[in-house]
Amino acid sequence: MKNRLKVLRAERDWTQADLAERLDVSRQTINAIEKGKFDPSLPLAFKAARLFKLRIEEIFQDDE
Amino acid sequence: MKNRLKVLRAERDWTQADLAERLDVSRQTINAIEKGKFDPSLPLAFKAARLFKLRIEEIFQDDE
DNA sequence: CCATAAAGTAAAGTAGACTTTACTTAAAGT
DNA sequence: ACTTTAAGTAAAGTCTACTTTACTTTATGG
Repeated sequence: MKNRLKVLRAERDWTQADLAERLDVSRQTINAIEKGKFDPSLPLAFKAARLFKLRIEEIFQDDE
Repeated sequence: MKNRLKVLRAERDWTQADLAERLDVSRQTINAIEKGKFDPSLPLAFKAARLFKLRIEEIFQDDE
């Protein structure tokens, strides 16, 4: 699973900690997701989509 | 988290077991998701979206 | 150089997604 | 009534998402 979080953060000049706070998760969780260590839960994916006003598919891409 | 799996199944005349097989999960998992016992993982949501040729948001709705 | 902020990483723990086995209930046909 | 199929449910186990704490690495600016 790929994702565009790093770019979306960069566009807004947000740190991982900033994004973590807005999504109400730990900074390590953002880091792990950005690094592809694990996939976010569906509720977290929805939260990110709401935050960025994008569709889930525009943030996360299933690579298969 | 609500979802339209039951309706999408009905439109295709699929049982929970049919859908489970197509999504490569157990029948109990489909049952639990339909009944709202837990949310699917993001990869499973993507799989369902691919199967039904719909967007994730058209199948699963975050209720908040 | 040195300080500071951001990112990376790791271990240990908790919660939730999912499995298998197995039993129960509901609906439908014969 | 009896059988069969689908749906519902529950317990115990595994795996993964996520937390907290804490330490290391990588910029960047002074």
